[in-house]
Amino acid sequence: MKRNTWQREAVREALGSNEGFVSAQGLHSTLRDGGSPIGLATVYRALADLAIEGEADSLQSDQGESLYRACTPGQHHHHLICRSCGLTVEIEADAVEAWAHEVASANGFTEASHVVDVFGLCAACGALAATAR
Amino acid sequence: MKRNTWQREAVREALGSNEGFVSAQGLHSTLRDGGSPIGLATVYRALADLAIEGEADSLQSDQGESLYRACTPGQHHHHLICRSCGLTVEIEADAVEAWAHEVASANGFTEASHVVDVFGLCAACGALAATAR
DNA sequence: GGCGATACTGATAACGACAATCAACCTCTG
DNA sequence: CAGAGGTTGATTGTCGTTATCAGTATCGCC
Repeated sequence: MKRNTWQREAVREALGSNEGFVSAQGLHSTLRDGGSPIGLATVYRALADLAIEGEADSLQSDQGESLYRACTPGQHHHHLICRSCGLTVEIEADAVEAWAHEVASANGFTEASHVVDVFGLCAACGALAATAR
Repeated sequence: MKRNTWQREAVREALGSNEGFVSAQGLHSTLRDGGSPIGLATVYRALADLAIEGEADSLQSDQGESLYRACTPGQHHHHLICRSCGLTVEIEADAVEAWAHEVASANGFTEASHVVDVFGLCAACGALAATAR
């Protein structure tokens, strides 16, 4: 049986009110700062559950940290992520989907999945970097 | 100054004689089993160096482990990786390169880089899975 | 509303991958 | 061949994540 607890709800809400990807530990301190006496282990569990249920996307930062973000459920999509501020735009890539399957089967591969994410500097951060230079 | 040591060479060779991606720790035990008294820290350093110099590609496994593989230097490419046996095929994707930059600039992003990897079952592993089923 | 079963929570310990340390060592140059 | 300094490696430290387990909260049922 699956139960609804305020902790799980708090994690879902904290995720939804965030623009970009967040680390589990970051989300935990955010919640703590917001007054919730939620435990770190619970945040990890809730995030893992949300990711499995398709309510959150996860990716690994270049330091190997797991980052999470709320996403529109039941829809396959990729991300355009600002390297500086973490701002994330969901992008669709039907052409890339097709290409991936094509390349896979051309090499005899089946059951193809893929990892496609684009990193860059968003307009704001790009301007900031230009002035700082 | 950069020096040539048999340790660094051993790591390079062990990488080259491998079909798929290997973990640092896995490579270390392989070398140890082969008789080299090489240290774990050295393997990590050598792999990091090779990755920076472009002689090796690295990616993160879904458990957050860093995996390495020898690659043709000075050439941007992506990978088609067998989920079961680790067999890896280097693939080129000019279309995807173009698409990535296009999507990025369409959203005001600059300095776009991207992560594109395709996972699947290679012909051999696919056949194996079919007979086992 | 009360009750019992049981899924959930959370402080902490354990774990695994990786980075830092530092004395001993080896490689290159002159 | 000798000196300088980059390199090594056993060990320790760090950090993110997971397992543990007793206590707690939630839900179905009466």
